[in-house]
Amino acid sequence: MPARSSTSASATPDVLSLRSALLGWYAAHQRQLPWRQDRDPYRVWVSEIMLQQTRVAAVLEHYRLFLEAFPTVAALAAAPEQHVLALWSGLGYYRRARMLHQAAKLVVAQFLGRIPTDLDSIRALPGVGRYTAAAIASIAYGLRAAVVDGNVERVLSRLDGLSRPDAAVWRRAAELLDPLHPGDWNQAMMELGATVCTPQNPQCLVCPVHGWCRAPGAETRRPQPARKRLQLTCALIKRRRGFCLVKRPPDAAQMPGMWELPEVVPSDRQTPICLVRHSITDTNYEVHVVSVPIKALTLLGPQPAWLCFSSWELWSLPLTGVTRKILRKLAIH
DNA sequence: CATTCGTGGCA
DNA sequence: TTGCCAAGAAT
Repeated sequence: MPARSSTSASATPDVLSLRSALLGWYAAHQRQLPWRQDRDPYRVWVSEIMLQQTRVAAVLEHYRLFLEAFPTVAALAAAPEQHVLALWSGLGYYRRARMLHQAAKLVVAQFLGRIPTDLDSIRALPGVGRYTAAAIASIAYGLRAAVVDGNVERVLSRLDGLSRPDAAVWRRAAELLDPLHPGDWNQAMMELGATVCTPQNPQCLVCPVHGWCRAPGAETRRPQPARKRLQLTCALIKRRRGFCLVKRPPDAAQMPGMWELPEVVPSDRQTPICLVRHSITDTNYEVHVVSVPIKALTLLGPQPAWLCFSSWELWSLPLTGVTRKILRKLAIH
């Protein structure tokens, strides 16, 4: 991939050399990631949805299994939602999976299974906002749309030595965008933010654009919401047919339709099995897992019908993250 | 426009 | 152990 930058008339020599420096660095140092194998719009799309607020390391395995199960838009559109959620299990932000599924059905129905090629139509897909639309358009189709994510915002604020309102950040990103390599430029900006221009301990000594930077390594901390702390007790109920799980109600605020261990009222008659710490958005949970004699079972609150699954069946369900963590810890496979 | 939605890894 | 996040979008 050439590290040339554009000779667009409006760009100053300074911007041209900045582009060249960053693109050259990206060509040499980019991570080899599965969604960079090609520019298949579907693969790019899935990766961008999975990467929303989620680290690369957490995405890799889910991405592999997801594309194995749903290699095309049509395959995804044809799948039952529970199957889609099962493959998303553990990634978090499950609404992303539902919207991706919904969007896939829409693409099949309205666009003959082809992901639209113009920015506005991409942006109109469920789950695709301003960032994701620009990412897909530039990476898959080479359209001149700049992205602004957390990385880009931090890189730009250090580069220019000032923080701007949102609208101005998008304008600045568009100004710097390399018109000849928009996809590589966008990914280079994000890659720099993710690996060099990090929030803490930025590696300014190896930064390819250090010479253009007004405020190298400037602090960019954001205020953090206070975490609540909650204890609860879940029951592992073993029966001949397997283990009992409950399905979260379809209208639940969090993780509707996903399966988990039933919550029970703590009591002395329960045998403690393990303790798991888990955080969900603004709450830190301490989950006590107990074994309960079936006769002494008292579920907490109105629990919908529960079902039993064999240990191998469990893992094809859309389990919540904490449930996966518990079952893994108890070596139930 | 402020809130809400998950999770795991690492300093 | 605890706190700090990470390639945002929808409402």
